Amino acid sequence: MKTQKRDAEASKRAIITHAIALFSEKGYASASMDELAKRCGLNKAMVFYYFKNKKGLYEAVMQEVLDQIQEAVMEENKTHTRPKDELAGFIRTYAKFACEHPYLPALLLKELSDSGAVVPDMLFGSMRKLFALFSDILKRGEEQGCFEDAVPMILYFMVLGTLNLMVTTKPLRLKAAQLDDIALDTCAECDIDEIADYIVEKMMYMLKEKNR
Amino acid sequence: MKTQKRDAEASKRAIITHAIALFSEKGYASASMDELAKRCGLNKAMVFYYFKNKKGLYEAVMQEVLDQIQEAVMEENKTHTRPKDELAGFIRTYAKFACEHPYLPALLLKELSDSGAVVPDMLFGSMRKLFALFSDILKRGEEQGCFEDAVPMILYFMVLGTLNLMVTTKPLRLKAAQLDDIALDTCAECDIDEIADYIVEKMMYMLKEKNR
Amino acid sequence: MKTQKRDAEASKRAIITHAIALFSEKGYASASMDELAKRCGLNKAMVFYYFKNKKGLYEAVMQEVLDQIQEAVMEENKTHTRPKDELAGFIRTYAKFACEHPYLPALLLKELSDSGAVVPDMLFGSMRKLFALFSDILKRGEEQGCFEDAVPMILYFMVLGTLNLMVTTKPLRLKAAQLDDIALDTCAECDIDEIADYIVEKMMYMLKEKNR
Amino acid sequence: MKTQKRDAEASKRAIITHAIALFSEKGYASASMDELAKRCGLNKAMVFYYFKNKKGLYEAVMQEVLDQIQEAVMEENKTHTRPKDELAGFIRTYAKFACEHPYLPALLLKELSDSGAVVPDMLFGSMRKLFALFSDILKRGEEQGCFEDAVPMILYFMVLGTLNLMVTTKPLRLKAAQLDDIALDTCAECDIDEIADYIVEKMMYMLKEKNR
DNA sequence: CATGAATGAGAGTTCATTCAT
DNA sequence: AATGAATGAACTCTCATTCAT
Repeated sequence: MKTQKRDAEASKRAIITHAIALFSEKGYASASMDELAKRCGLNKAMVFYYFKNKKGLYEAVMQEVLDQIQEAVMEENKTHTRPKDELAGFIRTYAKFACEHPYLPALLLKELSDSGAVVPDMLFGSMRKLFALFSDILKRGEEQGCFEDAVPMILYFMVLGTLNLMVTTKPLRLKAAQLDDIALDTCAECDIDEIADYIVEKMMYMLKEKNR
Repeated sequence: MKTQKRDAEASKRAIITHAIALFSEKGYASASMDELAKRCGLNKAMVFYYFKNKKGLYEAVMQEVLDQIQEAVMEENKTHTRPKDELAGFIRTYAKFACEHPYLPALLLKELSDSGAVVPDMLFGSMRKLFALFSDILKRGEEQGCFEDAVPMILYFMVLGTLNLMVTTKPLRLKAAQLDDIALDTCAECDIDEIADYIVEKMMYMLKEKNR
Repeated sequence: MKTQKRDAEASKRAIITHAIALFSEKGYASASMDELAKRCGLNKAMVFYYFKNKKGLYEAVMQEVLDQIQEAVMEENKTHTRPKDELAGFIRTYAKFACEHPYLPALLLKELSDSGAVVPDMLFGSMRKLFALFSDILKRGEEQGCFEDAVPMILYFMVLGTLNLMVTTKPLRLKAAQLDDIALDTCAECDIDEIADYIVEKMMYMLKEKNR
Repeated sequence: MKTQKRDAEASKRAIITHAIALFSEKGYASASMDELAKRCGLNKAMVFYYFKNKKGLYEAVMQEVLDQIQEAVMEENKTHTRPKDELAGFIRTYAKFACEHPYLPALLLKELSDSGAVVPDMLFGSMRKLFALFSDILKRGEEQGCFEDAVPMILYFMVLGTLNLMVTTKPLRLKAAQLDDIALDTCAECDIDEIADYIVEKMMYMLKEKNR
């Protein structure tokens, strides 16, 4: 006899998957382990069997999420060689991923707005790699003369900040578009690829001011 | 001379003031009214005496905070006439305010990352004015030929996103600077004015691509 | 200068009047002094100025209510001389009063169902007189041979119980009449005089079994 | 052998049992879930584990209580065939049950005096059956010529009103007997069977006025 | 006589977490 | 591996009551 209902790995995955959704919907504090268990169709105690506690689960969730985005970006990065293409790819890949997995921006903004109150150490480790890549692209770009005066940290947050906010505020902007007069364009209908393209274009201008 | 106790206005202000700090530290869900009362040196029931309930207090807090930033920006805006100066002023004023009142970025990012889960209606009203100004500056700039191809919504979030993240992640970045190797520059020591200047400069390049 | 706004007596009366309504609507425990003050248009502290505390107010309310019904019944009783007329008058007067002042049955049933948990001593004093009259009518009736085998306590509760329940359950019975099939007649439309007449008639049969 | 702790059924029963007592002592609003848990020897949270909330518990309590009295009356009713016996049996059974389970009158009077403020819907369903039986007995009695001019709703409340008040006021009447002069007989020592017999006798006279 | 501010105790309810099976 | 029962601490909110003016 193998397993009773589901094997351990499946249960663990179910928990992580639903936890990602729950945490990004409700935020850390408002996410209830009771509801999580219900969504998973598992007993509440199982959550504590597989993960030390709520914080432990949240860490696993963040790990998972950061790993996913990293892998997506890293993988895509391999297909380019020129820094300009790499930067464009970075932005477009992040945008696409964020749009398809909208929990990412929600979790990330919440976590960053607390300076990593819940999982500080992990943010270093996991976000570092992504930032390191971004930083490296810019540095190489500068060395090759295609970028100028790049401050990676600021530009990194410029990309992440813009994209994350555009994704998380989408429902808000849609609602605003309906209620509001037409005077203000909230980009309610823009799709994420257009937005990414716009950012890419602007970033290029930004970084090539002299050599035009 | 007024007394210190039994002063309604003083009590109400104390509650708002400490609530701003508490909510931005802990987020809405994790902020406890018990602790708030303790910080204020008031009885817990007073919070509910002056504000209908936790949500009502939070709304008052957001209102206050958004009013403050708006007024600061609007006021400063009057001192300029040319769109380019206005845009630079907007960015620098926001940056300065956010740095001096670091609760603003924290509250704003949290609220926006939930699409205004707690106070949706207010975000429209209060944030709209700021965005309307930003949008107007860009539009006039385009009319006068000093800006080109501006999409206000995206650029607005670019400014807010970058600045808010730079402010809220400051402690995180400082910590990273100490622990990490020196390979990655996290701008740990940059002060906000430099950051604002950098953003202003880059935005200008961004918006004047053709006419150089 | 006489008074500031209303004189003391008027305020006190307003409190009692609204308290009667409030207590009979919500019951003792659920009646809030805050709401009472609001209904009176007075400051909450005034309630405690005029009445020692909530219990004291409730006692005053019960006193008032019992005094009213007593006076109504006693007064009417004077117009009769024969025990049969007196009994009929008692029932009809109580019924009429209860119907016009529906707080009476509500308050009385609640208080009696607790064995006078809130105001035990007063119930003695105030209810005693009414019961004494009822008892006396029956005794004289027996002496004069028009009643037989009367147990005043039981008959007293029979009259009060029936009438009080018919008055307090009126809304319930109306609702039942609408929802229910027609099989069960809940007397939803009976008016209180018919009910009183019916009870009078039946009581008469009850008490004259032998001499027919 | 089952354990005593970790026995769901036992815990649930304990809660219901003590809740019946508590609600009938204090009424709905004044019954505290803290005290209930203490009386049960359980953690307060268990109450909410087994019952949705206070109201849900109260509904369960009323359901239980109404089911009990119904079953007792219905069961006894099967042993009779003639309407007169059925009516007598109804009254005596109700009386006996009310005396042995004195929470019933307390709960019932409180609930009825609010017109079912707390559990309106249930009162229909559950009380309806009892009233339907009572009503049916009278109707059949009239068809068979042993009762005349019966208005079931009024007579039903006459029976319930009298018995419930006699039961709930017992402590009050005992106290009155001690304090008061002897002039007024409060039936302090009457036992419930005598009272029931008296009511039965009187009801019979009431309903057979013509055919004597 | 009247008010608004203040308080402490307690209410119902939720929740992360652990225990026993 | 999995469950339901149990817990204690915390939470938001209400209320009767009192104080200072």
